[in-house]
Parts: sequence; C-alpha cells; structure tokens
Amino acid sequence: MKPEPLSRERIVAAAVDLIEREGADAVSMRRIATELGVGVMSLYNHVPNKSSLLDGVAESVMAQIEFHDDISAPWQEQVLAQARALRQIAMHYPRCTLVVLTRQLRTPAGLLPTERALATLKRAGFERDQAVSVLRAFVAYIVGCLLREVGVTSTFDPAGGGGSIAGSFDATLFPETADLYGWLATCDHEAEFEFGLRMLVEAAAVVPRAPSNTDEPQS
Amino acid sequence: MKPEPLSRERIVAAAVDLIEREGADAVSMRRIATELGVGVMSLYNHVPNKSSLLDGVAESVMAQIEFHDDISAPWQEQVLAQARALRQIAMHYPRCTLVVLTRQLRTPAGLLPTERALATLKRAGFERDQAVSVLRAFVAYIVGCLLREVGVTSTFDPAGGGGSIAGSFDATLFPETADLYGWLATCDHEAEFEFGLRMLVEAAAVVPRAPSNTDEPQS
DNA sequence: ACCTGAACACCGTTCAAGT
DNA sequence: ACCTGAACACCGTTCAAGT
Repeated sequence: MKPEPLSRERIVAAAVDLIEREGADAVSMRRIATELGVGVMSLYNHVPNKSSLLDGVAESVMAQIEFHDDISAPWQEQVLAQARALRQIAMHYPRCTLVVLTRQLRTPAGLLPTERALATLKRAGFERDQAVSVLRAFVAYIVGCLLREVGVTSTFDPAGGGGSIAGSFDATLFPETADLYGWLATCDHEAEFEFGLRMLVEAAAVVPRAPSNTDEPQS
Repeated sequence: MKPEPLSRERIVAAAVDLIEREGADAVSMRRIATELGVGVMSLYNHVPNKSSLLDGVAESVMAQIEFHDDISAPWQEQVLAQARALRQIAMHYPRCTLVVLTRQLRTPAGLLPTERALATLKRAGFERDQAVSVLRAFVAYIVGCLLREVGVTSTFDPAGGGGSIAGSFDATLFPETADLYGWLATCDHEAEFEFGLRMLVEAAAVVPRAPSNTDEPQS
C-alpha cells in the first residue's frame, strides 16, 4: 500500500506540507518521520541533518517562483513583475516564508532571482556597483514587506487584532498613534507592497547612470 | 556572595547577554537558570514562560533606542535620523535583532518609534493614510536591511564567505552574477543602508500631499 | 512569597545492529 | 544500501513539596 521509497524529495515535501499546516515550530525530525510512517532514523539516510532539511524546504519553494517579466518591457515594469513574482510565492507558502528568507541558498534556485534582476538593471544602464546597490535596496524592502505580510513582523496595529476598538495603549502618551489608529489597525498588504515598490522604482529611475543604453538595448 | 534577588529584569538581562555571546539558539530556560545559578523552576516565579522572556528581551533592547532627531530640522533629516537610531541599536545587539524584529510589542518601548515617525510625517504634511503607508515602506526597508546586516538574510555573495575567489556556482548559467561577482561578494552595510534610505526619502518627498504645511508647522 | 526536584512529553543525533 | 531501536544529552512546563 505504501511501497513508495523514501527520498530526499519526499522528506522535503512532507516538511513543506507540515509547515504550511502547523507552522515552522511543528517541524521536527521525529514528527516528519511519523508523518511519513517511518522511523526517525530512516530520514538520516537521505538528509544529513535538520538544517539541511530546512535548506531543502527553502530550495523547493524558491524553485517554484514563476517569472513572467517581459524582456522587451521597460525595466521599471520588469522590476515590478519580478518583485511580484517573489511575493506570489510567499503568498502561496506563507508559513514557509520565514524559513525561505532565512536560509541563504547558493544553489541555482537561490541565484536565479538575483541573476534576472541584475540582467534587467544592467540593461537599464546602471553601472555595476549601482546595479548591485539598487538590487539590495529592493530586496531589503521586499523581505521586510513579506515578513510583515506573513505575520512575522509588526503591522503597527497598536492593540492586537482581537482587541477592543479603542485599543489598550495609552492614547495620551501616543497621540499620533491614537489619531491614526484607524489606519494602523488594518493593513492592505498588497496595496502597501505596491506603494513602497513604486516609491523605490521612481527613486531608482533618477539614480544617475550611464546614458548609452537606457531602455532599449542597442548593441 | 550572591544575595541579589532573582527578578524579571535580571532574567531578561541574562538572556540578552547569552544571546549576544552565543546566539539566540543557545537560549533555553535551563541554560539561563544555570547562568544565574538557580534552579530552572525559579525562573517561573518571575516569567510566565519562554515566549514572555523573549518579549522581555525585545522590550529591553527597544527601550535603549536613543533618538536624537532635531524637531526643527527638515522632515527628511528627521526620518534619516530616526532610521539611523534603529540601526544603531541593531548594531549594538546584532544577535538579538532577529528576536527584536520578530516579536511585535504593544508596549511603550515598542510604540515609541512609530509615534515619533508618525509625528514627523504628519508635520511634513502627509495625509493620514499616506503617513502610515510611508512609514510602513520605510520600516519594511529598514527591517530588510537590518536582517541582512546581522546575517539572517542573504547579502548575495554567490559563493559563501570562505570560498575561493571564483566561487563555486556555474558562471555560464549565471553570467550577470559572475560579472558582478566583485560587488556581490562584499557588502558595505552602512553604505547600502544609506543608499536605499536616500532613495526612499527622495521618493517620499514627491508623494503628493496637503500643501498647507510643508516644512514649517504653521498651526 | 519564593524556591525547588521529580516527572512528563518532547527534541536532534550517534551508534550498533539488523536486512 | 537502506532501515531501525536504544541510548544520550538536551528541551519547556506541570505539579507537589518545601521554606
């Protein structure tokens, strides 16, 4: 009935599944073993240790990113599309997101997003050091957004989600927070993501760069 | 010789200390108890559980943020100063940073940075929803930067720090990454932080906002 | 009020034994 | 080659017992 042989892929898939169902804290070698109906130690025939298993989780998720950016579109559009592709996958695996962002991968799946972004920025005419700095600014922003969206960092709701409308903080100590309570208490993640992304794209567009090739490659 | 009574503060301080010395993974109730020379269960007289202890760590670090921003300076300068204050504290407690950013605090120490930033943005003339969106964009960027700086997320060095100059990735598959290897392999964290910060400040400056009070408050 | 040891239900991983 | 149980050195937390 269950002759399917154990393999690294099956183990990683079980881990991704478990994380999405119960959160990253639920992941343990023993738990995944029972999930797969095998002894704990059987896992170690395919995965050297837990850390490597989590690398596998990150790799598996990263490999599913789907880039749809049009190479003939203006670079601003391409950058937006690439950023949205990252967000897509994070929305698809929200509870894996912290794990994915936390393990830096030096594998094809981990390097591909960087490669594509750098190609876009160089085609846009950015000098090499500028291309890297702009990339890093975008990635920092995207990482911060995604961690907020999946609930890892704060949305600035000053009184936990389930609290009363007035909240429990001292409104006289924090008058601005109180005044803006209505906006702080809710967060349209997609709108906020797009808002900051557009700010960065606009700012990147005015970074001085080589005039030779701006939008169209012209070799 | 050690009559100093146990207290929540002493426990939290020991945790902060241990995290900075050995990393967040080293923190356990048992370890901290031995660190303080008491039985494990003694801790539970002052701290309900480990999660609350980590909240204490975050609170303790946040409470040490020192804001030096000049209320009469242009809002752009104030925003920069506030962002740098956050970075300062993260640099002072690098290994606590993930813990701090990961626990959203609804306490005075946790709300103060938000309060100050919102005051600055409102004085700059941003509408209320804009002020919140701009704040969220800045915070996302800062969170992403700090996590990179403390080693949680990737700097995009395509071949781990200790690797050979050429790296171990396939240069034909990733031509741009290979071409930019020299820039990707090193990361001047302060310079990158400032670079993206300036991009965001410039972009924020052109967000359309109420014309009534721009730089000078005019009641 | 504060401290504590024993106990319970967990961890990751090593090792030696099986097939 | 792959699977496995026992064992070791850890976890967080409950509970009942001490002072």
